[in-house]
Amino acid sequence: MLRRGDHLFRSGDPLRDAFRVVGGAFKSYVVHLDGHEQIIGFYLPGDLIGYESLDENSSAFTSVVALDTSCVVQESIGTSGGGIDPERLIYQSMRQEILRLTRLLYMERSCTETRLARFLVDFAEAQRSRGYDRHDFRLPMGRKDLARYLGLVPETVSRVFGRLRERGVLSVDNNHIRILDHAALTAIAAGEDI
Amino acid sequence: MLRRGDHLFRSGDPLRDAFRVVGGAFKSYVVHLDGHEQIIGFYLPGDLIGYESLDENSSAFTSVVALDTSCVVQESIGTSGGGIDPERLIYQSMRQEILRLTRLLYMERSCTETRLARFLVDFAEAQRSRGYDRHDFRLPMGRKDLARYLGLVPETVSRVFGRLRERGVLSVDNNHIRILDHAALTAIAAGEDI
DNA sequence: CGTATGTTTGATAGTTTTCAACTTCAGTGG
DNA sequence: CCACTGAAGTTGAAAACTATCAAACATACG
Repeated sequence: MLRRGDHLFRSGDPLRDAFRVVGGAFKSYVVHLDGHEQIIGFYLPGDLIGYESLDENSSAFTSVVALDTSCVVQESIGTSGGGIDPERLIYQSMRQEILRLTRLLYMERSCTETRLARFLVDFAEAQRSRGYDRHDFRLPMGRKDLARYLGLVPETVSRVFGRLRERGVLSVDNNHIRILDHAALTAIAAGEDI
Repeated sequence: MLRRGDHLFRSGDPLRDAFRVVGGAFKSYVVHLDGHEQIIGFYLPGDLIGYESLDENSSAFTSVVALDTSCVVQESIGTSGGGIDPERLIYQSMRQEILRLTRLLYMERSCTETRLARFLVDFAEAQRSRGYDRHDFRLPMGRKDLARYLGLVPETVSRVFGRLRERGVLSVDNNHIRILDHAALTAIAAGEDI
Protein backbone atom coordinates (compact mmCIF):
# COMPACT_ATOMS: atom_id res chain seq x y z
CA MET A 1 0.00 0.00 0.00
CA LEU A 2 1.46 3.33 -1.07
CA ARG A 3 0.32 6.91 -1.00
CA ARG A 4 0.71 9.56 -3.63
CA GLY A 5 4.39 10.38 -3.97
CA ASP A 6 5.67 7.20 -2.32
CA HIS A 7 8.32 5.36 -4.26
CA LEU A 8 7.83 1.68 -5.00
CA PHE A 9 11.56 1.60 -5.69
CA ARG A 10 14.25 3.98 -6.85
CA SER A 11 16.90 3.69 -9.49
CA GLY A 12 19.69 1.52 -8.11
CA ASP A 13 17.58 -0.25 -5.47
CA PRO A 14 18.13 -4.00 -5.27
CA LEU A 15 15.17 -5.66 -6.95
CA ARG A 16 14.58 -9.39 -7.02
CA ASP A 17 10.84 -9.71 -7.54
CA ALA A 18 8.21 -7.97 -9.61
CA PHE A 19 5.07 -6.15 -8.49
CA ARG A 20 1.55 -6.45 -9.77
CA VAL A 21 -0.54 -3.29 -9.58
CA VAL A 22 -3.82 -3.98 -7.81
CA GLY A 23 -5.14 -0.43 -7.48
CA GLY A 24 -4.11 3.14 -8.15
CA ALA A 25 -1.46 4.21 -10.66
CA PHE A 26 2.30 4.59 -10.98
CA LYS A 27 4.79 6.36 -13.19
CA SER A 28 8.31 5.22 -13.97
CA TYR A 29 11.08 7.65 -14.76
CA VAL A 30 14.80 8.07 -15.11
CA VAL A 31 16.78 11.15 -14.15
CA HIS A 32 19.38 12.23 -16.67
CA LEU A 33 22.78 13.70 -16.00
CA ASP A 34 21.46 17.24 -16.35
CA GLY A 35 18.86 16.59 -13.66
CA HIS A 36 15.87 16.44 -15.97
CA GLU A 37 13.39 13.70 -15.27
CA GLN A 38 12.11 11.66 -18.16
CA ILE A 39 8.91 9.71 -17.76
CA ILE A 40 9.17 6.27 -19.31
CA GLY A 41 5.71 4.91 -18.70
CA PHE A 42 2.58 4.68 -16.59
CA TYR A 43 1.27 1.58 -14.85
CA LEU A 44 -2.35 0.79 -14.12
CA PRO A 45 -4.11 -2.03 -12.23
CA GLY A 46 -3.18 -5.39 -13.70
CA ASP A 47 0.20 -4.24 -14.99
CA LEU A 48 3.39 -5.97 -13.97
CA ILE A 49 6.26 -3.73 -12.82
CA GLY A 50 9.81 -4.80 -12.38
CA TYR A 51 11.40 -7.33 -14.66
CA GLU A 52 11.94 -4.98 -17.53
CA SER A 53 13.60 -2.32 -15.39
CA LEU A 54 16.24 -4.59 -13.90
CA ASP A 55 19.86 -3.69 -14.25
CA GLU A 56 22.62 -6.24 -14.76
CA ASN A 57 23.25 -6.84 -11.08
CA SER A 58 19.51 -7.04 -10.39
CA SER A 59 19.09 -3.44 -9.34
CA ALA A 60 16.47 -1.17 -10.86
CA PHE A 61 17.49 1.41 -13.43
CA THR A 62 14.21 3.31 -13.35
CA SER A 63 12.40 4.79 -10.39
CA VAL A 64 8.71 4.04 -9.86
CA VAL A 65 6.45 6.30 -7.82
CA ALA A 66 2.75 6.22 -6.95
CA LEU A 67 0.52 8.84 -8.58
CA ASP A 68 -2.37 8.07 -6.25
CA THR A 69 -3.07 5.97 -3.24
CA SER A 70 -2.13 2.64 -4.72
CA CYS A 71 -1.77 -1.00 -3.92
CA VAL A 72 0.62 -3.63 -5.25
CA VAL A 73 1.32 -7.29 -4.52
CA GLN A 74 4.74 -8.84 -4.80
CA GLU A 75 5.12 -11.57 -7.38
CA SER A 76 8.10 -13.83 -7.03
CA ILE A 77 9.72 -15.06 -10.16
CA GLY A 78 8.32 -18.53 -9.48
CA THR A 79 4.71 -17.62 -8.73
CA SER A 80 3.94 -15.36 -11.69
CA GLY A 81 1.81 -16.57 -14.52
CA GLY A 82 1.09 -19.92 -12.95
CA GLY A 83 3.69 -22.29 -14.28
CA ILE A 84 5.11 -20.13 -17.04
CA ASP A 85 8.85 -20.41 -17.46
CA PRO A 86 10.29 -17.57 -15.36
CA GLU A 87 13.07 -16.88 -17.85
CA ARG A 88 10.42 -16.56 -20.50
CA LEU A 89 8.47 -14.08 -18.40
CA ILE A 90 11.49 -11.79 -18.01
CA TYR A 91 12.20 -12.16 -21.70
CA GLN A 92 8.64 -11.22 -22.63
CA SER A 93 8.61 -8.24 -20.28
CA MET A 94 11.79 -6.86 -21.77
CA ARG A 95 10.63 -7.43 -25.32
CA GLN A 96 7.40 -5.67 -24.48
CA GLU A 97 9.39 -2.75 -23.11
CA ILE A 98 11.54 -2.50 -26.26
CA LEU A 99 8.41 -2.41 -28.41
CA ARG A 100 6.86 0.20 -26.16
CA LEU A 101 9.96 2.42 -26.30
CA THR A 102 10.10 2.09 -30.09
CA ARG A 103 6.51 3.18 -30.20
CA LEU A 104 7.20 6.06 -27.86
CA LEU A 105 10.09 7.14 -30.04
CA TYR A 106 7.77 7.05 -33.00
CA MET A 107 5.27 9.25 -31.18
CA GLU A 108 8.00 11.78 -30.56
CA ARG A 109 8.15 12.46 -34.27
CA SER A 110 4.55 13.53 -34.60
CA CYS A 111 2.73 16.78 -34.00
CA THR A 112 1.21 17.55 -30.61
CA GLU A 113 -2.37 16.62 -31.43
CA THR A 114 -1.35 13.26 -32.80
CA ARG A 115 0.69 12.52 -29.70
CA LEU A 116 -2.08 13.29 -27.27
CA ALA A 117 -4.66 11.52 -29.43
CA ARG A 118 -2.50 8.39 -29.53
CA PHE A 119 -2.04 8.47 -25.82
CA LEU A 120 -5.78 8.80 -25.27
CA VAL A 121 -6.63 6.03 -27.73
CA ASP A 122 -4.16 3.74 -25.97
CA PHE A 123 -5.46 4.71 -22.57
CA ALA A 124 -9.04 4.14 -23.67
CA GLU A 125 -8.10 0.69 -24.93
CA ALA A 126 -6.37 -0.08 -21.63
CA GLN A 127 -9.54 0.96 -19.82
CA ARG A 128 -11.65 -1.30 -21.97
CA SER A 129 -9.36 -4.28 -21.40
CA ARG A 130 -9.81 -3.73 -17.66
CA GLY A 131 -13.56 -3.78 -17.98
CA TYR A 132 -14.11 -0.05 -17.51
CA ASP A 133 -15.81 2.46 -19.74
CA ARG A 134 -13.64 3.14 -22.75
CA HIS A 135 -15.10 6.59 -23.32
CA ASP A 136 -15.31 7.96 -19.82
CA PHE A 137 -12.36 7.87 -17.46
CA ARG A 138 -10.12 9.81 -15.13
CA LEU A 139 -6.46 10.33 -15.96
CA PRO A 140 -4.34 9.46 -12.92
CA MET A 141 -1.47 11.76 -13.88
CA GLY A 142 -1.30 15.55 -13.85
CA ARG A 143 -0.64 17.75 -16.86
CA LYS A 144 3.02 18.05 -15.99
CA ASP A 145 3.62 14.30 -15.94
CA LEU A 146 1.59 13.82 -19.08
CA ALA A 147 3.60 16.56 -20.77
CA ARG A 148 6.91 15.00 -19.71
CA TYR A 149 5.74 11.66 -21.02
CA LEU A 150 4.73 13.12 -24.39
CA GLY A 151 7.80 15.31 -24.71
CA LEU A 152 5.88 18.58 -24.43
CA VAL A 153 5.38 21.38 -21.92
CA PRO A 154 2.22 21.47 -19.76
CA GLU A 155 0.91 24.59 -21.51
CA THR A 156 0.93 22.82 -24.86
CA VAL A 157 -0.91 19.79 -23.45
CA SER A 158 -3.51 22.14 -22.06
CA ARG A 159 -3.91 23.85 -25.42
CA VAL A 160 -4.30 20.58 -27.29
CA PHE A 161 -6.96 19.45 -24.83
CA GLY A 162 -8.65 22.78 -25.46
CA ARG A 163 -8.60 22.34 -29.22
CA LEU A 164 -9.94 18.80 -29.04
CA ARG A 165 -12.70 20.04 -26.75
CA GLU A 166 -13.62 22.88 -29.12
CA ARG A 167 -13.83 20.44 -32.00
CA GLY A 168 -16.22 18.27 -30.05
CA VAL A 169 -13.86 15.30 -29.88
CA LEU A 170 -13.50 15.32 -26.11
CA SER A 171 -15.13 16.60 -23.00
CA VAL A 172 -12.45 17.69 -20.55
CA ASP A 173 -12.99 18.52 -16.89
CA ASN A 174 -9.54 18.66 -15.38
CA ASN A 175 -8.55 14.96 -15.31
CA HIS A 176 -11.97 13.62 -16.14
CA ILE A 177 -12.05 12.82 -19.85
CA ARG A 178 -14.96 11.79 -22.00
CA ILE A 179 -14.37 10.71 -25.57
CA LEU A 180 -17.29 12.09 -27.59
CA ASP A 181 -16.04 11.20 -31.07
CA HIS A 182 -13.86 8.13 -30.97
CA ALA A 183 -13.59 7.92 -34.75
CA ALA A 184 -12.24 11.45 -34.96
CA LEU A 185 -9.76 10.74 -32.19
CA THR A 186 -8.36 7.67 -33.92
CA ALA A 187 -8.16 9.64 -37.15
CA ILE A 188 -6.08 12.30 -35.43
CA ALA A 189 -3.98 9.58 -33.81
CA ALA A 190 -3.15 8.25 -37.27
CA GLY A 191 -1.97 11.69 -38.39
CA GLU A 192 1.20 12.54 -40.18
CA ASP A 193 4.75 12.78 -38.83
CA ILE A 194 8.17 13.76 -40.13
CA MET B 1 29.14 -10.95 -47.27
CA LEU B 2 26.60 -8.31 -48.24
CA ARG B 3 26.54 -5.36 -50.57
CA ARG B 4 25.07 -1.94 -50.03
CA GLY B 5 21.30 -2.28 -49.82
CA ASP B 6 21.26 -6.02 -49.08
CA HIS B 7 19.15 -7.05 -46.14
CA LEU B 8 20.69 -9.15 -43.38
CA PHE B 9 17.13 -9.96 -42.37
CA ARG B 10 13.72 -8.36 -42.58
CA SER B 11 11.03 -7.83 -40.02
CA GLY B 12 9.23 -11.13 -39.52
CA ASP B 13 12.04 -13.35 -40.78
CA PRO B 14 12.73 -16.41 -38.64
CA LEU B 15 15.85 -15.70 -36.65
CA ARG B 16 17.55 -18.20 -34.39
CA ASP B 17 21.15 -16.98 -34.22
CA ALA B 18 22.86 -13.64 -33.93
CA PHE B 19 25.37 -11.99 -36.26
CA ARG B 20 28.66 -10.35 -35.44
CA VAL B 21 29.66 -7.48 -37.72
CA VAL B 22 33.16 -8.04 -39.09
CA GLY B 23 33.34 -5.20 -41.62
CA GLY B 24 31.17 -2.50 -43.10
CA ALA B 25 28.09 -1.02 -41.46
CA PHE B 26 24.39 -1.71 -41.00
CA LYS B 27 21.26 0.14 -40.02
CA SER B 28 18.21 -1.34 -38.32
CA TYR B 29 14.75 0.07 -38.84
CA VAL B 30 11.07 -0.57 -38.40
CA VAL B 31 8.32 0.51 -40.77
CA HIS B 32 5.27 1.99 -39.12
CA LEU B 33 1.67 1.62 -40.15
CA ASP B 34 1.76 4.85 -42.13
CA GLY B 35 4.70 3.59 -44.17
CA HIS B 36 7.33 5.78 -42.58
CA GLU B 37 10.61 4.11 -41.79
CA GLN B 38 12.15 4.73 -38.41
CA ILE B 39 15.83 4.06 -37.94
CA ILE B 40 16.51 2.37 -34.62
CA GLY B 41 20.28 2.09 -34.68
CA PHE B 42 23.52 1.63 -36.57
CA TYR B 43 25.90 -1.32 -36.25
CA LEU B 44 29.65 -1.19 -36.78
CA PRO B 45 32.37 -3.86 -36.80
CA GLY B 46 32.41 -5.74 -33.51
CA ASP B 47 28.72 -5.17 -32.79
CA LEU B 48 26.35 -8.05 -32.20
CA ILE B 49 23.06 -7.99 -34.12
CA GLY B 50 20.09 -10.12 -33.43
CA TYR B 51 19.16 -11.16 -29.92
CA GLU B 52 17.61 -7.85 -28.97
CA SER B 53 15.41 -7.70 -32.06
CA LEU B 54 13.78 -11.11 -31.64
CA ASP B 55 10.05 -11.36 -31.52
CA GLU B 56 8.16 -13.78 -29.29
CA ASN B 57 8.16 -16.62 -31.77
CA SER B 58 11.82 -16.03 -32.61
CA SER B 59 11.21 -13.85 -35.62
CA ALA B 60 12.82 -10.45 -36.07
CA PHE B 61 10.79 -7.32 -35.45
CA THR B 62 13.29 -4.95 -37.01
CA SER B 63 14.86 -5.07 -40.46
CA VAL B 64 18.63 -4.79 -40.84
CA VAL B 65 20.25 -3.64 -44.07
CA ALA B 66 23.85 -3.06 -45.14
CA LEU B 67 24.97 0.54 -45.67
CA ASP B 68 28.19 -0.52 -47.38
CA THR B 69 29.82 -3.65 -48.59
CA SER B 70 29.80 -5.53 -45.33
CA CYS B 71 30.69 -8.80 -43.74
CA VAL B 72 29.13 -10.69 -40.84
CA VAL B 73 29.68 -14.04 -39.13
CA GLN B 74 26.91 -16.06 -37.59
CA GLU B 75 27.13 -16.67 -33.88
CA SER B 76 25.05 -19.47 -32.46
CA ILE B 77 23.58 -19.04 -29.07
CA GLY B 78 26.04 -21.53 -27.65
CA THR B 79 29.25 -20.23 -29.18
CA SER B 80 28.98 -16.54 -28.27
CA GLY B 81 31.04 -15.09 -25.51
CA GLY B 82 32.91 -18.29 -24.87
CA GLY B 83 31.08 -20.06 -22.10
CA ILE B 84 28.80 -17.24 -21.01
CA ASP B 85 25.31 -18.38 -20.14
CA PRO B 86 23.30 -17.96 -23.37
CA GLU B 87 20.20 -16.81 -21.50
CA ARG B 88 22.33 -14.18 -19.86
CA LEU B 89 23.64 -13.00 -23.22
CA ILE B 90 20.15 -12.46 -24.59
CA TYR B 91 19.17 -10.78 -21.36
CA GLN B 92 22.15 -8.42 -21.53
CA SER B 93 21.51 -7.59 -25.19
CA MET B 94 17.91 -6.67 -24.47
CA ARG B 95 18.81 -4.61 -21.44
CA GLN B 96 21.41 -2.79 -23.51
CA GLU B 97 18.76 -2.09 -26.12
CA ILE B 98 16.33 -0.70 -23.54
CA LEU B 99 19.00 1.62 -22.21
CA ARG B 100 19.90 2.71 -25.74
CA LEU B 101 16.26 3.46 -26.61
CA THR B 102 15.83 5.41 -23.38
CA ARG B 103 18.87 7.43 -24.33
CA LEU B 104 17.57 7.94 -27.84
CA LEU B 105 14.26 9.11 -26.43
CA TYR B 106 16.15 11.57 -24.28
CA MET B 107 18.00 12.89 -27.33
CA GLU B 108 14.68 13.55 -28.99
CA ARG B 109 13.98 16.24 -26.41
CA SER B 110 17.02 18.33 -27.25
CA CYS B 111 17.75 20.94 -29.88
CA THR B 112 19.28 19.97 -33.21
CA GLU B 113 22.86 20.89 -32.43
CA THR B 114 22.84 18.91 -29.22
CA ARG B 115 21.45 15.87 -31.01
CA LEU B 116 24.06 15.85 -33.74
CA ALA B 117 26.85 16.64 -31.27
CA ARG B 118 25.79 13.70 -29.08
CA PHE B 119 25.72 11.39 -32.04
CA LEU B 120 29.19 12.49 -33.11
CA VAL B 121 30.63 12.18 -29.60
CA ASP B 122 29.21 8.66 -29.35
CA PHE B 123 30.46 7.76 -32.79
CA ALA B 124 33.91 9.11 -31.98
CA GLU B 125 33.99 7.03 -28.82
CA ALA B 126 32.95 3.95 -30.77
CA GLN B 127 35.78 4.63 -33.21
CA ARG B 128 38.28 4.89 -30.39
CA SER B 129 37.11 1.65 -28.81
CA ARG B 130 37.75 -0.06 -32.16
CA GLY B 131 41.28 1.28 -32.32
CA TYR B 132 40.64 3.92 -34.97
CA ASP B 133 41.21 7.64 -34.89
CA ARG B 134 38.66 9.27 -32.67
CA HIS B 135 38.89 12.62 -34.42
CA ASP B 136 38.99 11.62 -38.06
CA PHE B 137 36.48 9.20 -39.54
CA ARG B 138 33.99 8.54 -42.28
CA LEU B 139 30.29 8.26 -41.51
CA PRO B 140 28.89 5.11 -43.15
CA MET B 141 25.36 6.50 -43.42
CA GLY B 142 23.97 9.21 -45.68
CA ARG B 143 22.35 12.43 -44.53
CA LYS B 144 18.89 11.00 -44.96
CA ASP B 145 19.53 8.01 -42.69
CA LEU B 146 21.28 10.19 -40.15
CA ALA B 147 18.34 12.59 -40.19
CA ARG B 148 15.82 9.76 -39.72
CA TYR B 149 17.86 8.45 -36.83
CA LEU B 150 18.02 11.85 -35.13
CA GLY B 151 14.38 12.68 -35.81
CA LEU B 152 15.17 15.55 -38.18
CA VAL B 153 14.99 16.30 -41.90
CA PRO B 154 18.14 16.08 -44.06
CA GLU B 155 18.18 19.84 -44.63
CA THR B 156 18.42 20.51 -40.92
CA VAL B 157 21.26 18.02 -40.50
CA SER B 158 23.07 19.76 -43.32
CA ARG B 159 22.56 23.15 -41.69
CA VAL B 160 23.82 21.95 -38.31
CA PHE B 161 26.94 20.49 -39.93
CA GLY B 162 27.39 23.86 -41.58
CA ARG B 163 27.10 25.77 -38.32
CA LEU B 164 29.55 23.46 -36.52
CA ARG B 165 31.97 23.87 -39.42
CA GLU B 166 31.69 27.66 -39.32
CA ARG B 167 32.38 27.65 -35.61
CA GLY B 168 35.52 25.62 -36.16
CA VAL B 169 34.26 22.58 -34.26
CA LEU B 170 34.29 20.23 -37.22
CA SER B 171 35.74 19.82 -40.65
CA VAL B 172 33.12 18.33 -42.94
CA ASP B 173 33.74 16.92 -46.41
CA ASN B 174 30.61 15.01 -47.30
CA ASN B 175 30.86 11.96 -45.05
CA HIS B 176 34.43 12.53 -43.97
CA ILE B 177 34.37 14.19 -40.55
CA ARG B 178 37.23 15.62 -38.56
CA ILE B 179 36.65 16.78 -35.01
CA LEU B 180 38.74 19.91 -34.56
CA ASP B 181 37.51 20.95 -31.12
CA HIS B 182 36.45 17.93 -29.11
CA ALA B 183 35.88 19.96 -25.96
CA ALA B 184 33.46 22.27 -27.72
CA LEU B 185 31.62 19.30 -29.22
CA THR B 186 31.11 17.63 -25.84
CA ALA B 187 29.97 20.97 -24.42
CA ILE B 188 27.33 21.25 -27.14
CA ALA B 189 26.38 17.60 -26.56
CA ALA B 190 25.65 18.43 -22.92
CA GLY B 191 23.33 21.29 -23.94
CA GLU B 192 19.90 22.01 -22.65
CA ASP B 193 16.61 20.32 -23.41
CA ILE B 194 12.94 20.83 -22.60
C1' DC C 1 -9.75 32.00 4.65
C1' DG C 2 -5.14 32.21 2.73
C1' DT C 3 -1.46 30.15 0.66
C1' DA C 4 0.63 26.94 -2.41
C1' DT C 5 0.14 24.26 -6.33
C1' DG C 6 -1.56 23.16 -10.62
C1' DT C 7 -4.09 24.59 -14.87
C1' DT C 8 -5.62 27.61 -18.52
C1' DT C 9 -5.07 31.41 -21.61
C1' DG C 10 -2.68 35.09 -24.31
C1' DA C 11 1.21 37.32 -26.76
C1' DT C 12 5.72 36.78 -28.31
C1' DA C 13 9.92 34.78 -29.81
C1' DG C 14 12.70 31.05 -31.39
C1' DT C 15 13.40 26.88 -33.86
C1' DT C 16 12.54 23.61 -37.33
C1' DT C 17 10.10 22.23 -41.34
C1' DT C 18 8.66 23.09 -45.87
C1' DC C 19 9.31 24.37 -50.48
C1' DA C 20 12.23 25.63 -54.15
C1' DA C 21 16.43 26.33 -56.52
C1' DC C 22 21.08 25.32 -57.11
C1' DT C 23 25.31 22.47 -56.77
C1' DT C 24 27.93 18.30 -56.72
C1' DC C 25 28.99 13.85 -57.95
C1' DA C 26 28.82 9.11 -59.91
C1' DG C 27 27.36 6.37 -63.40
C1' DT C 28 26.01 5.77 -68.29
C1' DG C 29 25.87 5.89 -72.99
C1' DG C 30 26.83 8.61 -77.06
C1' DC D 1 36.30 11.89 -73.83
C1' DC D 2 32.31 14.28 -72.78
C1' DA D 3 27.51 15.47 -72.23
C1' DC D 4 23.48 13.55 -69.94
C1' DT D 5 20.97 11.95 -66.12
C1' DG D 6 19.46 11.04 -61.48
C1' DA D 7 20.44 10.92 -56.72
C1' DA D 8 22.35 13.22 -52.85
C1' DG D 9 23.65 17.27 -50.60
C1' DT D 10 23.52 22.30 -49.77
C1' DT D 11 21.51 26.80 -49.32
C1' DG D 12 17.85 30.46 -48.97
C1' DA D 13 13.23 32.47 -47.81
C1' DA D 14 8.89 31.76 -45.90
C1' DA D 15 5.59 29.41 -43.05
C1' DA D 16 4.20 26.59 -39.27
C1' DC D 17 4.75 24.95 -34.97
C1' DT D 18 5.97 24.86 -30.15
C1' DA D 19 8.31 26.90 -26.14
C1' DT D 20 8.67 30.75 -23.24
C1' DC D 21 7.08 34.26 -20.39
C1' DA D 22 3.47 36.41 -17.88
C1' DA D 23 -0.91 36.70 -15.86
C1' DA D 24 -5.44 35.08 -14.64
C1' DC D 25 -7.93 31.30 -12.79
C1' DA D 26 -9.09 27.12 -10.25
C1' DT D 27 -8.18 23.74 -6.83
C1' DA D 28 -6.59 21.55 -2.84
C1' DC D 29 -5.10 21.79 1.69
C1' DG D 30 -3.43 23.77 5.71
